Amino acid sequence: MQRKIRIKDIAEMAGVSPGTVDRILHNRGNVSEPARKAVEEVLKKVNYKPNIHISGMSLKRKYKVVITTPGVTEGEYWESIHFGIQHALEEYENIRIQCLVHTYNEFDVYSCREVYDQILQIDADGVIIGLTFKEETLRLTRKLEEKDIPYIFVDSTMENTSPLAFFSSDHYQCGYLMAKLITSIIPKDSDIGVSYAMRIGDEGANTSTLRQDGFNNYLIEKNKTNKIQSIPYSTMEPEKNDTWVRDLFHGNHNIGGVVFFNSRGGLLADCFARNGITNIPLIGVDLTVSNVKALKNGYIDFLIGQEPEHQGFLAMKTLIEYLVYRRPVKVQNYVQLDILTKEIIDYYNHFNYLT
Amino acid sequence: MQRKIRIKDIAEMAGVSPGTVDRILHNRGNVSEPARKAVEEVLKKVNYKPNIHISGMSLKRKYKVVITTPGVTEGEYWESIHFGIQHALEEYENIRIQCLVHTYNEFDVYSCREVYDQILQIDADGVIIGLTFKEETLRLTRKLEEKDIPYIFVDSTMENTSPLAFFSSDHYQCGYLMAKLITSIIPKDSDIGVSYAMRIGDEGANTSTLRQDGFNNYLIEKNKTNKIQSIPYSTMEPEKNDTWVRDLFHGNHNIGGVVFFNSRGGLLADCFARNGITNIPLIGVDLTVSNVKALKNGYIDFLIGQEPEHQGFLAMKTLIEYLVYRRPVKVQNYVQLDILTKEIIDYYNHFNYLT
DNA sequence: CTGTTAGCGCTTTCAT
DNA sequence: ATGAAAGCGCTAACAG
Repeated sequence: MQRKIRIKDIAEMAGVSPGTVDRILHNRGNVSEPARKAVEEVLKKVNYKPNIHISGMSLKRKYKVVITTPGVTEGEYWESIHFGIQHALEEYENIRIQCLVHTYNEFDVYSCREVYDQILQIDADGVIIGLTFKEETLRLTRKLEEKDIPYIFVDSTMENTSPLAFFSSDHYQCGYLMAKLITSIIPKDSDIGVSYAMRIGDEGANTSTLRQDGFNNYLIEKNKTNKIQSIPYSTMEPEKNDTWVRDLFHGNHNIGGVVFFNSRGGLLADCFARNGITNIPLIGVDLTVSNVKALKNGYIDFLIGQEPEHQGFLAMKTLIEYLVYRRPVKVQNYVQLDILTKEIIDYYNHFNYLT
Repeated sequence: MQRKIRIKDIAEMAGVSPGTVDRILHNRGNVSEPARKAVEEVLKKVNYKPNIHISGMSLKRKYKVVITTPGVTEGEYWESIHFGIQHALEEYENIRIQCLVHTYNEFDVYSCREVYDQILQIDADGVIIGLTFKEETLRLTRKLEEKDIPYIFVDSTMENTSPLAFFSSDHYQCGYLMAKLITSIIPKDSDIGVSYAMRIGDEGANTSTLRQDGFNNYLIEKNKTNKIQSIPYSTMEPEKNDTWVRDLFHGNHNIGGVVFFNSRGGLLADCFARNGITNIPLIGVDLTVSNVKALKNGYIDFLIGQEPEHQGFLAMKTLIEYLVYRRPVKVQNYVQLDILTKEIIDYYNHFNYLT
């Protein structure tokens, strides 16, 4: 284990000064072709790994980063993503990052448009995007590309865009997994209830739809013959849900278990609780506060987690390292899918972000 | 968000020099009582958080850390713990850590004694211990305490010791979880096979036993009436396993599923594979290379992971931060229990240690 | 016992 | 275009 190589070492090897090496490493220009050549030769030979914390100490330049996601509600999915972003900022406290958070109403495309227009006014160094509306986001990314502003997606990605990177779980696989789980715990011949969010102006290929696809394909691939029963629910008029659920479960039915593909589907668990339905296995996604509560109380049997804090953390970390060193970045990044139960939820995420 | 507070700021506020503040922060002595008082007053008011990477840069002192665990075999459990330790060393590259690895033969108490004796000769600044033999480890910890050398446990902890911290999963809960999983996927009235390692000189309360306890208690608590059938297996004479397994499964039997509590129990999966036994659900612990292979091939249905890399990482990280700043440390640290299936194994651990 | 100073690796400014 | 030098926050050696 030899001594770590420093800029000074590289400078000596290439016969130039440390200042020149630094200019090359950061593409700051003002370097003659022979000098650049010499240094790049050396760089090829040695494995130079700058220490970003030390860089940060002397780095005077400030970076402006824009975060745009659906509005953040306490205890819900997007809050975790923002926590992760904050954590990265703490870890990289030496780098001067000015962080501008612009959230939009995920149920209102006009709000999204408005927010995106604001963002385009900002002379940002990078943007982190949690998307909902495809058309609007496509337009945003086009404009960012024109201005050469790098952007990173969290939660999901989108075709026909060129993000610096994306951090997402594999939503299709999530649905596929949910199908496997539900079919392995319910009677072979029973029906499966699938809970649908009644949302206004829903998009075509959002995360829930991908999960739905994975779910359906599992059933087909494995020749499962369980009948699917749709269970609607409304976020807007929760009182309706009780009626629907009561009608479904208090009559004669053959439903062995229920799944939901949207983090708010956990509402169904409350519904079950209120109506004394305790023997129907329920599987869903996302560790929102209310879903976790239902998991602990036994109304949800399995929750699938998609590491939102980790996604946010990695997005910001990646952006920072790119901004400082402009090094190439891995584009496709899938995070873990975690299976949580009542028994292990208390240990989940205790340590991921120890400080 | 105000500017980060520095030693220089504290010095000015307390009317002393930065040198004095540093001496106090590191308990280096040579400080008068009034000076100490003044600085501690200021420290109480402001939230000073030194940057360990910058500290490391000027820290001339070297630390000597001893790692002792069972011998490391490629692709097995302890290798992951060592990977995690290495990762921490990379992240804290600025701190000069001399790392001495002393492994013992986990099947041979004499080897353990010998290694521990060697360790006691070293004038270490800290020790990370992965324990197998209780009596020997107790003796080791006593001596370390006499010499005021802090030690940290990974994988499991032990009563009547005073570690600086431990990083472990909750093994009891792991077994409890395994009982929940197996009983929810097998027919209600079927038997459960439990695979036992035939080890020589096994200890009383090792991790497998704790898992066994959790498993049994789940069955009792939930009034499960499944009969338990012991399935012996031998690491030493693997050819015997095939005979046992054939005898058990090719006759008439009522075994609905099998569990194993020791990371090497995955041998059973190979056994199943060789003998064409594909319809018996198998649940086990630890993501060793061979267990993961069996999971991917469908011979294991669920694997429980206990984040060994994370344990190692956190142990070393905690030790480093303690050595540098001597700040109090949280003692009890349980890591996650992860439920892995064929469907999600490919996404597991991809990102935990991104560099 | 305490303040001053040099230096860690890196960036930036300023002469040249 | 380039090297020399100062300075980021922190620690260590030294002079008093």
